[in-house]
Amino acid sequence: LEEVAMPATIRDVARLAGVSPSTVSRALSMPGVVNPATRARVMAAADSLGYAPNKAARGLITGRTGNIGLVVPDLANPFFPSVVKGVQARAGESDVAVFLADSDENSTAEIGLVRALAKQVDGMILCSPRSSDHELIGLAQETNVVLINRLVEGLPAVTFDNEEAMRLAVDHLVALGHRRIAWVGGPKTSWSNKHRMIGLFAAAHDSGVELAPVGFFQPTYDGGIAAADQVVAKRATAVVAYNDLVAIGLLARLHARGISVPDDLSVVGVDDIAMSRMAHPALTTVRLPKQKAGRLAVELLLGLLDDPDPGSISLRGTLHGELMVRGSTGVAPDPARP
Amino acid sequence: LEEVAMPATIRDVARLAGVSPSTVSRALSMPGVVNPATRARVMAAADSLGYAPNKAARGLITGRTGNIGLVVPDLANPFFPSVVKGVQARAGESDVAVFLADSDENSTAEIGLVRALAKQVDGMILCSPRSSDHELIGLAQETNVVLINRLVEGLPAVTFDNEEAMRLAVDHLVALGHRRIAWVGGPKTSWSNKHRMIGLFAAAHDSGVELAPVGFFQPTYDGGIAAADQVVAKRATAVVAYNDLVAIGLLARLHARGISVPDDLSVVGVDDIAMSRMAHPALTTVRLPKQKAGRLAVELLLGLLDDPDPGSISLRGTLHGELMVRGSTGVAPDPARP
DNA sequence: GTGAAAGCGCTAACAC
DNA sequence: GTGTTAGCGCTTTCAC
Repeated sequence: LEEVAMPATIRDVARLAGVSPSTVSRALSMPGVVNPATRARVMAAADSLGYAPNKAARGLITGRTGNIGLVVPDLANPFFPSVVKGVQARAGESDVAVFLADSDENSTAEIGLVRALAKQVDGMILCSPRSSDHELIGLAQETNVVLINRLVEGLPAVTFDNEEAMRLAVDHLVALGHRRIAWVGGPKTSWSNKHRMIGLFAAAHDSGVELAPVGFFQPTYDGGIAAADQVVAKRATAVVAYNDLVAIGLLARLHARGISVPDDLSVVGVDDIAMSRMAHPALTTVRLPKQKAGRLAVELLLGLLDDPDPGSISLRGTLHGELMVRGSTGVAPDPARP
Repeated sequence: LEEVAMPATIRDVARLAGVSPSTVSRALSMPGVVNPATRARVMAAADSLGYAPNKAARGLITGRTGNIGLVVPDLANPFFPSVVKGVQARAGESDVAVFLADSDENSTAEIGLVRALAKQVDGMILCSPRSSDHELIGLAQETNVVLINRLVEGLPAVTFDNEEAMRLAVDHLVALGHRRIAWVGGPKTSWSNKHRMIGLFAAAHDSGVELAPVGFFQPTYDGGIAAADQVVAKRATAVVAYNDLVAIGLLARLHARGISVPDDLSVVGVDDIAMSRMAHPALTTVRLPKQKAGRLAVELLLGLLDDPDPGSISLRGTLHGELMVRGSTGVAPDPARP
């Protein structure tokens, strides 16, 4: 193993360019305020030495680290890597580095991670946080916070329009002739679940179709497996699942029971994770713009930093879903038309 | 939005405890060298103020940031989030924070990310790097580097025993009576692909079975779709795919063509991503301990930091796969036994 | 065992 | 426009 070389400092550059350290600093971060000729000399010296400023040292004095933190509940859930990619991509464009932490679905861990990272970042993005409103408000007093997939009074947030997403799903099924639709709910305490239910009931009511909820389940493949038999017992012709993972679990158990999708039962999910396209039959779902949510969260955060004025611009972003019709949604026999 | 409160510094703690800043520093990082009574007073003051040391400032003087960097080619590939989780978990245990970056499968981006992060971390973990050996050696001169899924002369690395993994797959198929096995390769330049092929040929040779390779494909679902027809044309009774994503693509296309898995053709993958269990039929695969690889990489890196002596302990870790027999591998008719 | 002083790499006043 | 000075929060000699 080679010994790691000592990186060049601003003074090395200054010496080589024959100027003072402050001039180097200015040449780099406030071009235009420095003489073009000197600036050129500085730049040349800088990259001949392979100089890159030490962000930590800079942060010590400016109070800005150029880093942001990102906490997700579980990277193994395919929803989150997409969000992370969006955050990364947008952050990279502004030369911001991202600390990532996985809370393992644990509220205590989540809070601990935020506290641990807070000192090293300019702000944090919390995706689908598991902590209470109260705790989140507490965290927001220690550092800048932007939420994804959660709305808390007074905190900036990026959310999906869950009500609308459910309306897309219901309208689609209604157009196909379905008149009785089952619903497999997610975790009881989930913010998204609450809003999806609200949207679902509203849409069903407006269309005059029956809704048959089968309770609350883990938002996982196994949750879907567990829900399937109850769904069947509801004698609906279609089912909407809390998310794609649940929907795919449903598919598996329905297949095992010899129930044909979509002939006997139509299944619709939410999220559009990569797996949904690969499922058999391919899953009809409401695509949520996950990467976009990540990007937007970074933009809100960066905006906050540049202008920490409370009553300034928009601190909320709402993103819209898109129905992806695929193999799994067939036309069920319409009882109304013999 | 609440104004972000100024965090407590070491001087605030010192003042409150009635000691000097240096004593606080010692009490925190070199307990035992300070009087137990004063130490107690310091600790009390510290957590009454909610004090946490500023890692950036500490790093400036100690040269250790307490952070590590992690670069993966594509978080959307389900293999990598598992590795990331392992890294996170192990790093957290040592109070180390993780910078994550996604290179988007781009070698240039990969190198840029390492350079950008290098100053803020004590070392970097590069998972399945896309850069050349030469470039990686160059990076290792700028910062401490540990590789995952890649072996380069002189660099510490965690790898999977690919040869052994392929032997597990082949032996399994041979035991089931298969005598002609197709192989769907991954990217031509991939280090893993090279070693999987070596292992495959060796295992096939030792078992006296025929091997029918069908070329190089993208390590994705669509790669598997693309490979399927060539596999069928090979008239093998079983196929081993470069990884699970490819195998699942195969499954989809085979199904579309009316070829039954496992009755007409047995399929085996590598990795054991979550999706494999959910595939239909469930995919037989060689599980690679992905999280463990992440954990081990952190350990190697931390070890390196504590003892940068070149010729010290082991700088290599090799992890072993495990065969997961599931639905997709059936017994093909054995032509040798009528 | 503890305090005073110096300095990590950088930027922000303040002179010139 | 540019150099000088001071200091961000912390650790580490070096005295005592």
